Amino acid sequence: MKTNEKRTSIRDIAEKAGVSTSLVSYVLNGKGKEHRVSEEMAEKVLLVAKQLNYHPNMAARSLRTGKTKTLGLIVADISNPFFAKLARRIENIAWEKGYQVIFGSSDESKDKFEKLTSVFIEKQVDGMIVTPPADCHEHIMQFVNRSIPVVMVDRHIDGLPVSSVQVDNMGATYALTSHLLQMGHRKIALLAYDMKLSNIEGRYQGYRKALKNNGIPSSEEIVYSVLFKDFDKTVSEALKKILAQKVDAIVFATNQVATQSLITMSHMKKLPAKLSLVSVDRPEFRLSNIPVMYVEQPLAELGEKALEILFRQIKETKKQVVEQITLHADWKKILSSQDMSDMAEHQAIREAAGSDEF
Amino acid sequence: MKTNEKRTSIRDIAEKAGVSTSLVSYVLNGKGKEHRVSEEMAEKVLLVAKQLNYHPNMAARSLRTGKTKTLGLIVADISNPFFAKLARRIENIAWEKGYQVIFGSSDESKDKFEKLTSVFIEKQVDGMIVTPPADCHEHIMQFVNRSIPVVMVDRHIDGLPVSSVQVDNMGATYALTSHLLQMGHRKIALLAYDMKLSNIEGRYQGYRKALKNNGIPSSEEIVYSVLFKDFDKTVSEALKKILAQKVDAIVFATNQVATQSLITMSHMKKLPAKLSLVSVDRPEFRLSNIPVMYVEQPLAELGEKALEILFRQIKETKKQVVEQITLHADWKKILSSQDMSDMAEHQAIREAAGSDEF
DNA sequence: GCGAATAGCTTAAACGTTTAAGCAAGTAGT
DNA sequence: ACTACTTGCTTAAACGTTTAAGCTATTCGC
Repeated sequence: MKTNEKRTSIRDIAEKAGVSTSLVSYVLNGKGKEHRVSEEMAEKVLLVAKQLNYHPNMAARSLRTGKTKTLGLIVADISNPFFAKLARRIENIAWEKGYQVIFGSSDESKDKFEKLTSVFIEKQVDGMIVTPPADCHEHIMQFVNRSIPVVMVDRHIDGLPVSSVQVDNMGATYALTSHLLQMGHRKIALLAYDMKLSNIEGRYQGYRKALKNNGIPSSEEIVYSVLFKDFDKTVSEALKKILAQKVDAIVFATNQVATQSLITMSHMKKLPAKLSLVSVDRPEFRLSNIPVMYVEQPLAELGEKALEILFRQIKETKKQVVEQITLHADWKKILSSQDMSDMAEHQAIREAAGSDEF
Repeated sequence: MKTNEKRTSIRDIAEKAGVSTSLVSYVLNGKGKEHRVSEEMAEKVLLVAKQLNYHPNMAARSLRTGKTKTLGLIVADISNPFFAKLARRIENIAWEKGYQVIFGSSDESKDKFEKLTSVFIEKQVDGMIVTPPADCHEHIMQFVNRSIPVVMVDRHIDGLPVSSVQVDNMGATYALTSHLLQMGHRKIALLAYDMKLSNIEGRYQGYRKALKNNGIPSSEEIVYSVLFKDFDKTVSEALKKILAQKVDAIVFATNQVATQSLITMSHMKKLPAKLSLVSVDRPEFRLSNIPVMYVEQPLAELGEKALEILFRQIKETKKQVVEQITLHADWKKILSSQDMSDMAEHQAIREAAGSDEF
């Protein structure tokens, strides 16, 4: 194995085997039979290809076929564990189907999102999975206009001819809030995220619906929403305002909001004696003496369903059916941050673990 | 903005502007002046390009130029926060330089690694950053043979003409172990990871050196190493064997090992009254009443340095200087899992936080 | 044993770029 | 007024594939 100067091409194989390049191409693509290439020739070609350690040039192939076997994935932030896991699931499934994935983090910015769309379009991705930031209609339409299949995941944007997969967000916060009400709490705050995002909006609605159904008047003074910009700071400020109002409980709309809130609390000297916390998705941080209850989004299914739809759209180049799917998870399964067995494989579902003793 | 059937190419622009494709190409690549294209023509071309919403076809460009503006990154597991953060840092820097990154997780398997190398070679990446699993000499050489620049990060493999960036692993565990000794501990166990990996090997050496320097005989009975396969289970088993030997303290060689150990402990009814835990990198999980002390690898610098070298190699197509860089971090900065302020921005370095009161 | 079918290959165009080389004017130098 | 640049463009080849179409023997049907 010596240092080659030039990459070996299909032409090199053709010459060495004494055949035409098309013959080689047919064989290498497994279309030998189909194009009546003799058994012996096929073997010879394959042998030579192996000898020369041939690897196809995808750029050339893509140029010719118009397909890249590459998928684009735009998430808000790949270093957020929620998206990291989603990405990993998607990467794995795609891999099995012979596709690679290019990632990009939008940081919830429509400008960054736009730049990402440009890059992905230029890279000729065969399909896109996106968690769209607010106000990015037009950029998503860039894909649609070029008939690049897109599936929105986690959130969706109305009025676009684009498929989407999301969870029943309203159900999640409805279950969590109801649970708090059942525990006897009455003054329940909501600490949300960008309300422009469909999933957050849904979680807000679930929270309100639960209150309404139980005859509790909802007060806008204990509902806060924060943005991606200055996230840590604004979460901390909102939290402090909420705590100042002596609430019984807080509903965190996302694990990121919950995490940052817990970190903030860990710096405080005093915390309300009785305060219940619930969150959508497990916070990454936990306080030693305040348990956080949470429901978990079916992350794997989210990715699987999205890819299923995407691959279907990639196949069917003709009529594109827009599918809007809402996964209905069992939000009754409320987990607790103090119950540590859920970390292993998320199987254990105990209600309130008291296993603080060692 | 209507639904176009065909992607607009440089030829479309040329026709609409009434010029040749080469003229368009020159202008679009900013080589207008250089090739004495008139000001007015340049403007006209740019206008038409904008009107037609032109995006270059990277496949064609790559085929022609042999460059893809794409970097490959192979890590052990992208859903491991350590690698996720590394990836994000790398993605960001690459992005600023106009490069995209394709990720792949090897799961520490040389077979998966091999498949990934194939894919990346076929995708014609301009450069690679890899955290090599054990025994993958030959596959890394695939890149070298094709003169694709590679930089190994986090770990390195001896005897290869390949640059690498790593931290002073020996120093990390030396500092941690010394700290434990200073606290009066004598029976200190090591729970390591695959010893074939250079970084883990280094951490083992640091542990031994610290013991030796303090005149403590090192016993192989309290040194365990686990592999990626059946990770959770083997860590738990090793941990139990260690605890059965009544050790004073445990050194965890990686955050993953530490995390899994803590999870295991959280299921135990009884734990030794006095047990000190130290780890390289912060564990993702924390027990409420046992603090874990840890040092942190300079993650950002690791990525930055690796990319710096990689880009240098991409530039210099001629003589390739092999650089083996070891980052010497300040391992004296020992953090504690109970000190929560480190989560915010990793600035605070307090020794032993007692802020358990609320 | 003659036309038709078939088996087994090759030819050549095309995908969208980049880029070296060339060409026809106009301008400058002497 | 002739040569020599300069300006502003164009021509055409090349990158490595894929794939429709074509070509030549051989075999088949009868």
